[in-house]
Order: sequence, then C-alpha cells, then structure tokens
Amino acid sequence: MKTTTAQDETAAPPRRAAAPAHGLSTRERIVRSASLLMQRQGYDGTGIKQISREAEATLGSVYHFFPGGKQELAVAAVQHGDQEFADALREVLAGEDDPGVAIIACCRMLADGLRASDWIEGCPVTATALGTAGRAPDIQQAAAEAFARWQDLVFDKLRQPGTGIAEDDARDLACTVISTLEGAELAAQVSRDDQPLRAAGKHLSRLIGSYRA
Amino acid sequence: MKTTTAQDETAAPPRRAAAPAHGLSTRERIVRSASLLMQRQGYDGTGIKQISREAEATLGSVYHFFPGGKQELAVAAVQHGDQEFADALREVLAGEDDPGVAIIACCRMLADGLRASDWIEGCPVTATALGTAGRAPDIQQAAAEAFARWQDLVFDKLRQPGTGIAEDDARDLACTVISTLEGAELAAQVSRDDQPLRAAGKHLSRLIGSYRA
DNA sequence: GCATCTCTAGAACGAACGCTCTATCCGGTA
DNA sequence: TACCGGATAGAGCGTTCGTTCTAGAGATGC
Repeated sequence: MKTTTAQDETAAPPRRAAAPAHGLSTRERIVRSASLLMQRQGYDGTGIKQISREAEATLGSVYHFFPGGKQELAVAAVQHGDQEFADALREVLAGEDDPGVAIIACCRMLADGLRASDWIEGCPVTATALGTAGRAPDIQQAAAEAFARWQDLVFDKLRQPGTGIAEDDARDLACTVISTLEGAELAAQVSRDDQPLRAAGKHLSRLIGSYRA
Repeated sequence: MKTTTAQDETAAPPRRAAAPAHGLSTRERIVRSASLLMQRQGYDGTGIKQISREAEATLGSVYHFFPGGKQELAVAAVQHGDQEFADALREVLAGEDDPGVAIIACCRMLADGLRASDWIEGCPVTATALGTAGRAPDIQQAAAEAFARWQDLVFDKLRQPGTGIAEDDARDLACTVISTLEGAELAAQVSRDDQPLRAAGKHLSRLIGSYRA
C-alpha cells in the first residue's frame, strides 16, 4: 500500500494541479483534490467522500489532518488555490516588461486554462467563496486574502521603475485589474468563449497606458 | 466538535425573509424564492424543501409547476434574476445622459444592494451558474443569455446619439463593462467593501471617455 | 519484548437530499 | 347533483451528506 510519511509540505513549488498526483504526502493530495473539486463544483457541490476518493485517501485521513472538518479543509483548499494562482501570475507578469502587455498575457493565460479544461475550471477561489458567502467567515477571509495578494502583485508591476504611474493610481488600478480579470474569466466561462478575456486585456492595457506619465 | 450540518456554520444573522408577500401566484412565489436563495447559497446549497418552505408552498406545488425538478426550477430562477437585473440596469442607465456617468451610477446601485444585504446577495445568476458549470447546460445557457442581454443594454447606451463611439468599439466596451461590473461586485462581496465597485466605476468611465470621438 | 505515537481504514449514525407517490381540496361545467 | 382537472398537501422512498467512532498498521524508543 502507499505508505507516506508525514512530510510537511515545504514551500509550494509552482506546479499545475492534477487529480491523482502520486509521490505527494497524503495531506497534500487531499488539499489538491479539494481545491480542484471545489474550483469546479463549489463548496456545497463537493463532498468529503468525493475528495477522499479522488485523493486516494480515506475518510479517516481527511479527519486526521483536518479535525475542523469540511470548513477547515475548504480554507486550506482556497489557500492552495491562492498560492498556485499567485505563482502563475508572478511568472506571467515577469515575462513582459510593459505592464499593459503583461496584463494581456495574463488574460491569455486565463483563456488557455479555461479552454484546456473545457470551460469548467475557473478561478480557484471564486466558486468556493461564493457558495459560502454569509456563513463561513474563515473561508471568506481566505478568499479576501487571495484577492489582496494578487492585487499586490499587479500593484508592484504597475509601480516598477519607469512606468510613471502614481502610487494612488496604481493602487486603484490594481484593484480594477483583478476585478476585471475575475469578471472576464467568469463571463468567458459562462459563455464558453474567450472573447470577454480578449476584450478585457485590450481595455485594461489601454486604461493602464492612460495613467502613464 | 458538535454535530452540525452545512445549514448553520455560523449563527445566521437576521436575513430578509425570502417569502414574498401574498398577492402573487404560487408559481411566482416559488420562482422568486428560488432565485433569491440560489443567489445567496448557490445551486447545491439550496434545497427544494427550503425553497418550498420560504415560498410558503408545498413540495407538491413545486413539482406540479416544475416537473423537470430542481434543474427546471433553477433555469426559471436564473431567468427571473436576469429580467430583474435588466430592469434595474435599464432604469439606472436611462437616469443619466452621459454613458460614463451612467456606469458610475450602476456601480453605486450594485454597492447599495450589496451593503443592504450585508454583502450576501451578489449577482443573481453568478452563484447558480458557477456551481453547475459543466453539468447543467440549460442553466448555463440561461446565464449566458442573461449576460448577453445586459451587454446589449450597455451597448445601446454607448451607441446613443452623440457619443461618437464606433459600433465595434461599443460592442467590445459593453462586454468589458459587464465583465468588470461582475468582477467588481464579486470582489466587493468577498472583501465586504465597496471599494472595488468605486474603482471600477471610475475606471470604466475613464475608459469609455477615451473612445469618444 | 512492550509502549507509544502517527496515520490509515472503513463501518455506522442521524439528518438532509431530490424525488415519487397517493390523497384531498376546490371552482367550473354538465 | 355528480364530475373533473388543476392545485395543494405531505408521508415516505432510496441515496448521500458530514461526522464520529473503533480498530489496526507501521515506525520509533526503551
């Protein structure tokens, strides 16, 4: 059988999530499966037994690592999605010098991910956060922290030397960039078409350009 | 660890009753309750029995009017939310002459609605559509039609006489306006703060202005 | 050897799920 | 009066839910 010693997951390497994922600790497999399933089906649509089955772990293991039950697991899943997307965002943003061009590249990345999953894997935290809006404050807080982190990454890109964008403007712009990326990904997912993401990239780039000194 | 179900993870705050006043047909009460509950809790988080209870109807009535079960009811709920939001959008857009100013007014309307519901009632179709992404094509199509209708309303506003915005530009702009409104509402809901909506209004107005002749 | 601890394994519980079913009420028609 | 179809009413079906529980496997220390 699969004997995995408890090896605390170190700094998360930028790796795309997959359903089976052998070679990982039991805890890590559980979190990844939970993150992926809740991304697709939301909080209420995903059962603990489905997660344990998908992670090739048993119910006992799930409750061993997450005594707080489904809520605690959901928080870990959201935080996992947070880090995963932050890593991808950081990489894409670093790949282009001009902030506007970099945002367009982000839109392309989102569109590629959506299309590759047949339009079922949207934002890794939205579906989980939306279904637990008023009833699970810790899940919502984890989602809010994710949004804030992504916003900071965009802010840093907008404030890199040479852009000439004022700090206050950059702060607001970063907020709108994340909002628009989220909304465009949602619209693309619902309409099964990447047009909203292409339009969002074009317009965000133009908007950013209008703030440059 | 106490034995609770997903129904009450936190002490529920005093929420507006989903049960509409009398004077509406049974079918209408069912649709309205379904729309409101799914807006708050998503598709999987909302039970048919909960809907019938809130609507002050019985299970028999629900299945009498919706023989297709939960899915058929969800489609009707999404279409109801579609029309409801379209009416509000139409009214607000008509209240301002300048398209940019009108969009800012839309953001304010969304922020007011969110705050009034203690940040739990977001977009009336997003939560339902997101939880059924790959498994209920008819629900997804109803959501896509809603987005398209709203986009058309914005398009008409952008193309009203005197704006000087080209048709192709207006088409793309309308798409991004809806995406950004959706995303900003989502971000506002998650962070329990209307700042994303205020930033979105400011930036959308500026973006629209940049396309005027 | 024994003790101890972490982790795995899955049966079992009560509650809620979507849905089916039969029975009853009720206004309009014959 | 009898009848009939639309609407209401809810008990009950089988399934799944989140969670709890006990038992055992495997490594480590004495």
